[in-house]
Amino acid sequence: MKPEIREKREAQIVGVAYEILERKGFDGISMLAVAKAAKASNETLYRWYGDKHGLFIALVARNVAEVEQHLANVKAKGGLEALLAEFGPVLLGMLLGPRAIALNRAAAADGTGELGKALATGGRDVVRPRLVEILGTYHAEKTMPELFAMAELYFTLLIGDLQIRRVTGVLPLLNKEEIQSQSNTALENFLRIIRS
Amino acid sequence: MKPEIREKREAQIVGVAYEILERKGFDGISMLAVAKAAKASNETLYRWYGDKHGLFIALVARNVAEVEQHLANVKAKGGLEALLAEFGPVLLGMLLGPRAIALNRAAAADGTGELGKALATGGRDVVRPRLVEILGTYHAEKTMPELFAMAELYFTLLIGDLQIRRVTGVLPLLNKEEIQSQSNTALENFLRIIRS
DNA sequence: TCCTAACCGTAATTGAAAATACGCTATTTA
DNA sequence: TAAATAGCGTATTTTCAATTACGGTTAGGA
Repeated sequence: MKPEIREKREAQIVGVAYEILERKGFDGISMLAVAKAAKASNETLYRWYGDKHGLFIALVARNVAEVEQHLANVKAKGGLEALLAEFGPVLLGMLLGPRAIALNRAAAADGTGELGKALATGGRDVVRPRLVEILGTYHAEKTMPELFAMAELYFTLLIGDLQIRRVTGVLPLLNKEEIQSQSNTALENFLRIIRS
Repeated sequence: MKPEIREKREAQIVGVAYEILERKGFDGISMLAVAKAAKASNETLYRWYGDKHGLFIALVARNVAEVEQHLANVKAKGGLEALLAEFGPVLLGMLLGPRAIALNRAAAADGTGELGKALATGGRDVVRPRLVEILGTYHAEKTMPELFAMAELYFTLLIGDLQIRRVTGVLPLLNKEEIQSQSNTALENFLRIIRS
């Protein structure tokens, strides 16, 4: 199979896997179901990804790429406040969306912790440098560890325990207004702290 | 079986289940393993708890009782700050401990969301009133919704995304010093916000 | 005391999904 | 073009844990 075709095929398989994952949840998905829905064979899935674990690693990779792309679209327009006002809802929306939640559930079920690490590496560890960079632009007087701590504080205020509550099924999918509201509150409190 | 004996027997079974859960993790536990370790029979487990789900509900109930008891020991000594300084580490230590994390993993794997609701009802929903009460004592001028919001803010700052990171295996078990440090930071930021 | 129901220990059943195998077709490559 | 390899669709094997069944034993009430 030519590399470019293989590329598209993999993208399609991963896409189908996400569809099933969102529709049936983590316990409702099986390798066979993915294979059938993608009109691929079980054998191919195993040849390409090794095992179920490998398939999920591929899903994470795709998710990471998506997050990076969306955040890249957030351009520096006004000051720090305006920038974070854009940044927050985009990030929060993705972190609480069906895909990220499904992946977090998978990571919770993964005894090895590999999936969790992959998720973190692709999530927080990719976003934080971007955030530190933004903060650094407007707070040149701060040291690196201080910027780091500021970024952590922002994450805490923005995400809080919403993700764990989504993962455990306590919290339903938030709509745009709720995402916006949560982001605003987080930003308010964040600014209040760093300006005091 | 006499009620008091039955009571002790159930407590012992739940205790054994927790042991296995902490040692082997959520995917390593099975009804049969619990039965054998507790020197009980499979049949009895099913008669008493209905199914695996029911057993976990019982585990949650036990966990809740424990949390309540520990928090009840936190007495009002000094002002709000001193009180929260005691309250925080105790609560955080339990929420990030092996048992709570294992239960949250179970809830993540539970498609019905029942376990998650039970956890929330026994966790946050039990602790929040206590917290609102404490806050109300020192901020009599606040309305109920305001106290409510303050409690939520405190939760956010205290727990943040530590629980989801523990559940996904990104974060190891924290030691006393780390718990203490996190609680202190949360308290600092909390006071900074409500006093601004 | 005697009888019934609960309990123990273990075996058997069931069900589901991961992982593998295989015959067939298509595609690559020598 | 012809052999070899990859991929498809389906069937099969494996594995593992939930759940049920059962003979033997014990406790508790009539």
